[in-house]
Amino acid sequence: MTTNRDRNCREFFEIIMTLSREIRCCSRDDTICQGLTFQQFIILDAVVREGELAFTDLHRLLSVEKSTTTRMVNPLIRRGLLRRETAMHDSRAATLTATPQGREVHGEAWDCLEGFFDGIVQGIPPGRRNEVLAAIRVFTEAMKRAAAACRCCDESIKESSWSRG
Amino acid sequence: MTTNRDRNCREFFEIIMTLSREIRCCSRDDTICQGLTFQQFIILDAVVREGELAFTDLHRLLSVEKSTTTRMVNPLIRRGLLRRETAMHDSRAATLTATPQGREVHGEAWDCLEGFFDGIVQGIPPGRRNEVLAAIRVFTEAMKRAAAACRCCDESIKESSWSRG
DNA sequence: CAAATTTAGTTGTATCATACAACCATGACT
DNA sequence: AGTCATGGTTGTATGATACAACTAAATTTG
Repeated sequence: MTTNRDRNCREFFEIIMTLSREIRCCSRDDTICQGLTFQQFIILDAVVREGELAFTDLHRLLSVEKSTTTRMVNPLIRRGLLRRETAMHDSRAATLTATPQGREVHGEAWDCLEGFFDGIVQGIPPGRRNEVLAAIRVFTEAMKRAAAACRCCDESIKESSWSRG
Repeated sequence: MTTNRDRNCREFFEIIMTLSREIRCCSRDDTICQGLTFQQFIILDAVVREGELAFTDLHRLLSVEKSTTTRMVNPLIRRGLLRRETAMHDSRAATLTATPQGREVHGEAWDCLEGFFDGIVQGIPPGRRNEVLAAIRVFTEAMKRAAAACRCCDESIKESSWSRG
């Protein structure tokens, strides 16, 4: 007998499975547009939008370790798209601003990304687009909140069913 | 002036950004339940459900290279959860079946995963759960179809805007 | 049917993402 | 001033994954 809960779980399982598969292309070193990886675009976009962005904010935005942030930002600086400056109130901290070239590349990458997103939008029946968009927003929020619970039963495993048998 | 299209794009961009961030925990080597990684659970689950699964089917299911499949399956065989046999009609090909222990671990991992999925479900207002589920199904399908287009403008980049100026 | 080609899977090796630890400055607290 | 905390960098280890080279078996073709 499959309960309602079972069915729901399987649905979510399959959704997450699909998403994690399809989204892989966005977390990889493949360049998406303008020679930028998806992650690099995220950084460039955040800086361009904010005007000036504290380095620390990137840790949170990307949820990665600070050393990883350093290494993700470096290529953008080397390519002359971002400039790093010392924060005025704390000489340890760094802030990032976009160079004119950075803003230009950002704009072009954005145009090109629209093609990609359009590809997704086209796959959604026109009448349902707003509904779908709204629903996904709810879902990603739920996902975000639940992500902390991702380890789920790691801890209990050692003393319980793991070693028995 | 931001057009409707712009706004839609930004929404999708942020959704994908969030998803790729939050879903990272499912593509990593962290064990989720019963000492299984998410990917390992996907494999075990597929085999348990199918009864017997051709090795080749895994390439498609996981969309990874065959060498990667080999390496993903190995730990499960070593742990005695899966058994590999030679396919009867083609002695090159392999098929996988679950051992009794594999089925047991699968069941326990599933129970435990339900906790994880419940965490997500809890974050969705009760009245909207079906709607959200349906919408995401539409979205993941669209995503799946668009994923082929993921490279978006890689090719054109070399001759066009990339090198100009 | 023998030779050439294709296919299934494994193993070697390279690359990239990422974490963690050790470290260096600087700032903050007492 | 002395201790501790914080922001960032660099070194290094691990894991995911691809690609290429290989083996063995199957399929096609002359």
